[in-house]
Amino acid sequence: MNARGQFVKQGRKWDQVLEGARTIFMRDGFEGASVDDIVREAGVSKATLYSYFPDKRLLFVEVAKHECKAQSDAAIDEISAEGNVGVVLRHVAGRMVRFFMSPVGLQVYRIIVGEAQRFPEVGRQFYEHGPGQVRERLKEFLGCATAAGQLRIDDLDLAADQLPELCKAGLHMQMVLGLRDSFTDEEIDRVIDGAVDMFLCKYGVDPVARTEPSTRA
Amino acid sequence: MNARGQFVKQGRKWDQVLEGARTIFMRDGFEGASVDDIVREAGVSKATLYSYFPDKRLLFVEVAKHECKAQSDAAIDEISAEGNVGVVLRHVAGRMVRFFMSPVGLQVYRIIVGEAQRFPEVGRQFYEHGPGQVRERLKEFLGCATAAGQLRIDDLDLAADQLPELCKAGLHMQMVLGLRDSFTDEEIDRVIDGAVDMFLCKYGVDPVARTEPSTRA
DNA sequence: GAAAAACTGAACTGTTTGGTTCATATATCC
DNA sequence: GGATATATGAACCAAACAGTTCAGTTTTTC
Repeated sequence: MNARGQFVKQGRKWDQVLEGARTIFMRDGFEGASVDDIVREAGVSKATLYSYFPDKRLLFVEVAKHECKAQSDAAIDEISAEGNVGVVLRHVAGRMVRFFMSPVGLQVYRIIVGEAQRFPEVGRQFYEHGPGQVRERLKEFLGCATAAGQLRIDDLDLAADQLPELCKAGLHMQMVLGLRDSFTDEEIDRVIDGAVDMFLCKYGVDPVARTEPSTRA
Repeated sequence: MNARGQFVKQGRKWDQVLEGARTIFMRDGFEGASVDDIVREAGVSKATLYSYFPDKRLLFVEVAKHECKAQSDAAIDEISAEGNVGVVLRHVAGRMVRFFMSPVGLQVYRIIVGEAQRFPEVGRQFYEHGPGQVRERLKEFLGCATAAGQLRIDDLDLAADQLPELCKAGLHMQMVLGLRDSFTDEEIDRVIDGAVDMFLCKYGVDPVARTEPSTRA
């Protein structure tokens, strides 16, 4: 019997390695993280690590994939909630903003962007397991809402790209560049409200009151 | 007399060094670029390079600053053009999209994002000489247009953050991650039109026709 | 045309790093 | 309890790289 169930055919220290790698990569970036640091953190020998992962890059891909999947699953659940379109959109926007600004979200983004050129499959895997998933689900949701007459969207692909982008407005870049390391709730809500407001202004069926600050969650 | 005028007090090879560094950094990234490659490309001795720049990082900062300034100056000029607000906005949006997607724009972004954490001043300098400049000018423009009754914007800061973000919609991330290396003019125009359209829908004074694809340049 | 400033080239240092190897040890399974 | 898979750790390797140094050469300056 095993604590976390089922068959653990891979070596016993697999999880340790992954967890250690996650910690060090998140702290030091890809180039900055040395394999020796990782094995020390993981409490594992170098030989063990290399018996699992033929090289450092593969190890990182595994960590990133794992991290993305966890986050995008959470976001996707959010989209599945029923209720007023505006309310769902606001929840989704809130989740996106919060993820874009979380330490893990920022750090994964930083590393991936930095390494995507040298290792194209890293970028692809990240996209497919993360933003791409959320995008598909969002597009589907927007399609349903349009079909139900709650939204009026002609280009679903474009709309599904615009919302996440609006959720970054200012905040994301400033954090990625290290200009700010946190924002007040007011600043964050302002961006979320602004994003949903603008989105509904363009795609909503009713003429949204333009001065009203939109409903809060 | 000197070909490119005035006093060239700094060593004669300053420009060569900067140009060589630009080439190699753009090709290989920051960590990927070796100082030996740079001096070879620049046709300069290592001793010369180190007599100008005490270390690699400083050299890169100089290159990035230079590159940003050139681009943001161009964008700022664009904003100063007179005429219909919608037309100016479309020009600005077009310039932004084109820059976000240019090889230099992408590569500078990649490197800065990757290194901003380890070297905070790199991020700051990049922002202040690039996006920050454009943002200020854009905000000013939006303020004027609002004062002139051509737009109706209550939060200029937010609006000035939203437009550039809308201009990225989908395209930027896919290129940064290396998922696509080019887009058709149709795809690009779609994003530009979508951005300006949405922006005006929210902030325009007249109820913009929602089905019309907006005017082309 | 001589003094001063700028540049060269090549060798060298010191360190870091990813990755390998292997004899030994520990856990797991039947 | 013996066989098999898994893990250890410590030494080791080869390569790369930022940065230094300096005796000698070229360019500029006046």
